Amino acid sequence: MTVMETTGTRTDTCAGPPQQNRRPDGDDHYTISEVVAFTGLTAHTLRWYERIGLMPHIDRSHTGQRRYTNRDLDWLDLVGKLRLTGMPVADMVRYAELVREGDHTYGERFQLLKTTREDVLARIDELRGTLAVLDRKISFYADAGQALASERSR
Amino acid sequence: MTVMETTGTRTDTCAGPPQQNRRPDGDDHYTISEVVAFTGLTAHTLRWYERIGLMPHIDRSHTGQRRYTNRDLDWLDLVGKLRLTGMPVADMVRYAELVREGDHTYGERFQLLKTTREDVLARIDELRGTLAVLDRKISFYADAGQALASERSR
DNA sequence: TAGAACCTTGGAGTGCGCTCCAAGCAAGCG
DNA sequence: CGCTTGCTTGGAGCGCACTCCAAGGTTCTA
Repeated sequence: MTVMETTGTRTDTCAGPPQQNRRPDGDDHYTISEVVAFTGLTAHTLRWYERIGLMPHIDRSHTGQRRYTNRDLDWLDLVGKLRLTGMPVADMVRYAELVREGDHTYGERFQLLKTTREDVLARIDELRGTLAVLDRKISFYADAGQALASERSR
Repeated sequence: MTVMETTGTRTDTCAGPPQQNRRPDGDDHYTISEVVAFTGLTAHTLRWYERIGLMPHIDRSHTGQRRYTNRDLDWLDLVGKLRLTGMPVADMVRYAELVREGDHTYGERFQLLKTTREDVLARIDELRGTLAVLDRKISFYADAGQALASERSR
């Protein structure tokens, strides 16, 4: 007799490979602690994400407890990925707003994703530069270690 | 009549390509604002780095103003790279301490560098995963854009 | 039906990496 | 000489992304 509704407008669906341990759609009502187990986020963080508008409105049980759906988990997966890129939470909130505003924001969302993609490519490049520096330093230290070893063995 | 000393023990040198706009060694005494121009850091940040032990002791002019050397700039370059990896400042301070402690810390520095290298590889991998997600979403939005466009042209 | 485990809220607190402030000294210029 | 510009210090403040608290209601297991 409780929660059976789905949110309706599927306006940001392109899920990718299905996640492990999920219940089938229509039977997908997870408590906050289940979502904690899935995502590795804390319950505090999940509630905070909702407060700042980073999550859509989450279904509630008849007593007001949160019941997350598979769609919510998909969204959290995306948020997790974007977080890894260093995207500020405020930007993710902006993206969430665009999704809520409906289909006429497709263009803006598209731009935002493309910009983010460029940022990610740039970060990968930076990291490669850093890797080169580390490798130079590491081989320097390896050589120095060799020198000390042969020093010691003399 | 002022600052002409060099720090002595070259215990972490493996400079890589020489930087632009630098003065030759022995004539390398940069004011803090010159270093700001080189590094893009603020003077506040440079002084803060020194306070927390992330920098070696910086030479001073006869009136107590900081005079950075080429070696200091090299160190700041490394710090900048490490910062890009997301390494916490505290860990960089630890590395700086090891450098100050002398040659018997070679081994520990070597380990720290190798661990960092692994972290960087892992981060690059994460970013590649995110890139894949973004690309999927982007092509989804591109298709949706196409659909909307043909909708409009009908 | 008792008790443990879990959930709710608004608001306050934390840790990190800066970032800025006030008050004062020093150097160069007209 | 006064003025501007640049540097010094210790300590306070800030923005971000959580993280936690207190006080109370709910759900599950024995």
